[in-house]
Amino acid sequence: VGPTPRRAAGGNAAWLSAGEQAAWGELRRLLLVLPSVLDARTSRETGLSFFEYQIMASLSEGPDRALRMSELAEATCSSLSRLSHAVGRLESRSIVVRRRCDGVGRSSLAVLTPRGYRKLVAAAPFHVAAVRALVVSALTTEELSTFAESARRVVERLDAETPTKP
Amino acid sequence: VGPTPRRAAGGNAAWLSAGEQAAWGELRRLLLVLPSVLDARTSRETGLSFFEYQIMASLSEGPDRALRMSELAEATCSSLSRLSHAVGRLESRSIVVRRRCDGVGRSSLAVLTPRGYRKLVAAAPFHVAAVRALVVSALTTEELSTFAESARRVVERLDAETPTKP
DNA sequence: GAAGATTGACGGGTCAATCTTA
DNA sequence: TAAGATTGACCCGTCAATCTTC
Repeated sequence: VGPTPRRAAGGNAAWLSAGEQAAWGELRRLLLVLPSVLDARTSRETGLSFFEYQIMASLSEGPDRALRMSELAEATCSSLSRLSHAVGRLESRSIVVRRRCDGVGRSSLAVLTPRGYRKLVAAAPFHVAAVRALVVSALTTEELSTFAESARRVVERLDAETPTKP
Repeated sequence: VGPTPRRAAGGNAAWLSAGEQAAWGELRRLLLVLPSVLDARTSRETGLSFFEYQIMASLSEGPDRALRMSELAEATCSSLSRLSHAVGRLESRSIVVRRRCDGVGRSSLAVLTPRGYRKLVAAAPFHVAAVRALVVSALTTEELSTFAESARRVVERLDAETPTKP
């Protein structure tokens, strides 16, 4: 990483320009605050965490309201391990059931139950309202779209910098 | 929240326009992926989580490399509880010490030790490099500044929507 | 009693190890 | 052996209760 420079500490402008540092500060605040506020609000209102809601919403879009665990992990941007724990909890609440995947024996299929679907329908307005109130309504349509495009570019970079197989 | 509409589930475009939904999808991915990648990378490289780094960097900028816990919570966007746990762990590693605050008896002061400062200096290049590689370098200067401005607006909205005292 | 801070229990995510099927 | 998935241990953040000082 090269020689250790003087005055490295403090988060000062050692290797980030003032503008870059300010920008990162704003983004850092967003990363820190938004997920927790969103999650606290929706959990309180609906009894479903934001992540659980994503799982259920993804399942509801799959054929027969079902997806393979690995597909679900992809859809929710989560690790298989995290997902497996979460689905286990949802299963104990009778919101989801797991079955062996027909034809592809080593896969397993997560299925949204009727009860789960009803819960999802009931929770949806709250989740959508939270996203609208906390994010969408803060920006104009054009700003939102530009913002999303930048987010996409950063995620793209993340994927490139995180080689699953180097 | 009004009547429960038909076709509420599935994350479809029920109450978010297609554009809004797409934008939220991108932002959601960013919120889900960036913190964990950033944290995993810096923890592995330096033995300090991103949050611990923020604590130490904030302290290094305070007078005598010290801040009151409530000031530090503000600087790191964290709850006092989370901070207290984290500082406790840093204290057990001799990176920080806590003292009663002179003059303001009920406050306590977190102080970065010389050892902590050396660790911070050693870790800084890695943290800055991660931010640069994963975020800053993905966008042009202008895009980054626009992005940050939008992030700031959303956080502003968050603060407004999260009344500490209604 | 309120502000600043701490504590402990609980819920949930990560990592590494493991199991199973191809 | 590799892919898909699960499990358990450990770490950390949240929430509510508590303690201390004003």
